[in-house]
Amino acid sequence: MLIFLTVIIMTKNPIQEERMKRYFLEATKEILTSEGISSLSVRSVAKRAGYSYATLYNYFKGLPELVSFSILDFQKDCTKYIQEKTSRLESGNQKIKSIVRAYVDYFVQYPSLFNLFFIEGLYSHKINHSAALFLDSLCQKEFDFCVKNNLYSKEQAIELQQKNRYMTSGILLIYLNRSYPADYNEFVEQLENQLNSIMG
Amino acid sequence: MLIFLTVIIMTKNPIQEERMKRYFLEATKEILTSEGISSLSVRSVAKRAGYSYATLYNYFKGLPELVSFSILDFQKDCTKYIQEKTSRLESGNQKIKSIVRAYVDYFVQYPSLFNLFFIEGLYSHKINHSAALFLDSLCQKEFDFCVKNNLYSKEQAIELQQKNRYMTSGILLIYLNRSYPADYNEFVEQLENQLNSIMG
DNA sequence: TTGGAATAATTAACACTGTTAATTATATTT
DNA sequence: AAATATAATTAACAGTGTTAATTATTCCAA
Repeated sequence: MLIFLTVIIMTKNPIQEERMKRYFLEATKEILTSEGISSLSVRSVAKRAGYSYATLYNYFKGLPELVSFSILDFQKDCTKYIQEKTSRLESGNQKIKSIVRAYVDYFVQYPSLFNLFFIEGLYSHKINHSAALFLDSLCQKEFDFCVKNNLYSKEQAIELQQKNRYMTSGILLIYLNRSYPADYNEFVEQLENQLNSIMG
Repeated sequence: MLIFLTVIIMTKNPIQEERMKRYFLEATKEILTSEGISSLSVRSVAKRAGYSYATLYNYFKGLPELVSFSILDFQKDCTKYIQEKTSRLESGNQKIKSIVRAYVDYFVQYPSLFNLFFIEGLYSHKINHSAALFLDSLCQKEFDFCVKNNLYSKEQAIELQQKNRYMTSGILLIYLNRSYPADYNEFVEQLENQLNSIMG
């Protein structure tokens, strides 16, 4: 005989539940942007949220889920940041370059987020599978515009998107993790160099 | 008054010491290539080496140091692997492409090593700072050859090296960590595409 | 060969992690 | 106000890294 026991976490008040989740989520985001993931623990999050460590488990399955939701949130923040920086630019090649620049800026500003986004680590669920092509999604509209206006063909667009994707991931990976180039100005120079080479 | 106390680990027998270090190092490498870094702990390494966990501290400062030495060792293995695959090719553009292919092959074969090499994580000392430009060092001789034989200018060589470096890091990062492209053949196709676009 | 000193390896212990069960506190409803 | 449902906390366990105290081993001189 098999007995299936399903325990459903049922909070009677969904508004309060959302509030509580927010508290823990914001605490997580704060720790991730300031101290980094090495300082992240169930206990450190709960402490910053003002609750006991066990309380966290009433709202999240554990740290990985919390980190996953944080990433989704950071993606929204990043998207907003980029839009503020580029929304008034007119569509076309140059705007794509500006989007990439703003994208890079964001991770330079919050260095610890890059690994969070791209490394399949202990942390992070499988929810954020879209993160792989996060930059792609940010540029998609602009590429569509360029194709529609015959700036380049559909095949060329895909080609350019690939180049941008891999170049950007690579230069950020090496700059943020291996401190190369050592100088920020040199880093920007190389980025511009690569961007111009790809996008013209 | 300041008192400086320096405790030097002094083994009387340097041959035996080297042997012991090898045992722990090989155990570490085995775990890293098979189970991955999430299975790596002082206790798991020591157990596989056939010693108690505390014994490890007589030969290494801790896990980070052990991981750093492992990386240096893997770099040698990788270099050897690439040389075996490319040494008989004649110098020039096509050989550089083959070196990059072999380099990528190595990390596809040992996926868990990529993050180890490139992520400034909890693990790994600062010893392997050269890892940032590991691919560069593997290609350096060939680029020098190409410049010397006027295949392209010194500036062009640097440009090509940059493109290779960032493209390769990026495509590996996204394929190994985010499983994009999902299909291996598609991955190889994109790599060839990029390689041809850069190196001709 | 046999004590005693030097060296190496082990166990014990501590402060951290994540996670769950048992318990206490708080809200809600009758 | 009492009974019940819900939420938050403390206690406890197994797993980390790391160090100190203890045991085992090796080496050398008497």
